Amino acid sequence: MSKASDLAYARIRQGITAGEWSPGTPLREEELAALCGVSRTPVREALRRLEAEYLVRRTEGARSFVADWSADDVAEMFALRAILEGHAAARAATRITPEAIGKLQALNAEVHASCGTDDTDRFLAANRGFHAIVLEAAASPRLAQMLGALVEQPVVRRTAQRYGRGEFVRSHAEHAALIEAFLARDAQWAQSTMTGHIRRAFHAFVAVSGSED
Amino acid sequence: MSKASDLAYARIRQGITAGEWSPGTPLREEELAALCGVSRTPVREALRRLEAEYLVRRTEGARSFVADWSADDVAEMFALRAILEGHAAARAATRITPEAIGKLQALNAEVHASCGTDDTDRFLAANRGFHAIVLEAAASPRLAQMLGALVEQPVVRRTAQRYGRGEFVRSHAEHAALIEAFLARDAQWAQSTMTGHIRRAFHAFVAVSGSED
DNA sequence: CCCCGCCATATTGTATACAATAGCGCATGC
DNA sequence: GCATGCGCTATTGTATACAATATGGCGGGG
Repeated sequence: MSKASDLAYARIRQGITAGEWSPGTPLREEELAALCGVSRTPVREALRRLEAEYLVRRTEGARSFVADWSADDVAEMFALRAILEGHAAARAATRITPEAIGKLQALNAEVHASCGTDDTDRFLAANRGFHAIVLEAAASPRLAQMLGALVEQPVVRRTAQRYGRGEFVRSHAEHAALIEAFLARDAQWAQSTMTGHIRRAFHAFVAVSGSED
Repeated sequence: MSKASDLAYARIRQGITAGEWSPGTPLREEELAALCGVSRTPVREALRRLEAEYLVRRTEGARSFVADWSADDVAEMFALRAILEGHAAARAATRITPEAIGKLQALNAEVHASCGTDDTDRFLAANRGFHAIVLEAAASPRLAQMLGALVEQPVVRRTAQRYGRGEFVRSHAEHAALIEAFLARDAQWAQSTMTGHIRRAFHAFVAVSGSED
């Protein structure tokens, strides 16, 4: 999209995902416009986009706030991710190219490297890249759009800071299994592995988020 | 949303879904604004919403057109519907109230009534209502939003005009089975039935759309 | 004859002014 | 003291003017 609109989108999104503004914070158009150095028009467009990604919530009276995810919201999100990413893995299994598998191996090596550190951002970046490659190999634009709106939620990022290295190791092993399934071109195996991966991540999240707030 | 924006959305959506403008038709903001009797601002918002529903397609240059669905697009849409509606049915099975089941029975009676006619619109309206109740019973707002953007595509509506009464009868029987599964509170049965229902509908669509255009 | 680049213009993007409306506090009456 | 209704104010919705940009045709060159 166009310059000002994209700028406002990126800036507001960053403010939300980086935790600059906590959930429930009101987002006034004029204030955001001043912050981004643009007029209200592109800010309004950005807010609509962010609302579609569940990062912004609007009241009946059309006021905007930083979205506040309940435990139920998170559970729903993981349930949908488990289904959709599982489907993506199944599709990818019969479509993925050797080059893409190479990228997966490289990204999973990066995940492995992060196992020796406590660098959560590094792990998350490699993990995100891995899932993005799988999604791309699934070759289903609407599926990609749906999942795009689901992942990368601030709640997940916040609690990820509490993951231990054990989480990194588990993810690495599951990713490796997925790569095996891809090499075998086994859709069912790939799907099961991915769905299990997401479900386990959900329970890791629950275990770690218990004492949040 | 607000008045002018909603009006523009409803009017443009109608123009697309009713087939007033065929796929590929350019949608100029000023022209639509004049047609709806509002300014370009609410028209722009309406176009963004319709784009999210895959009813409008935008070029790199940001011009808008009535979306043109390829056979692959339709196949992808049905694949996603089969998964997501199957999931919705599974969730609904353990959550649905007796009142909602009553509504399903009433709507399926309406489907049955349409079996004796060639009134496709009547069948489609009852069918749409039936699926909406299931989705509501699934109690998953994000799932509802995803499916909302997927169903009610003009291509489907167009080819539905060619469905024979056999299609109506099949749908009625499958809906009846789904109600049975709900009464038994059997999530797996409900999911299988719904997924099968959508997949069969897909093949009915393919069979009927072969000679289109 | 075809291809490429430039320019006119159609179309969208942004800013700003104004209108409508929702939220909120205060005063008033019970 | 509390509820309720009114009016002010903050905030969003809409219209319009202007800026930026893509598009398509036309002319020149290969």
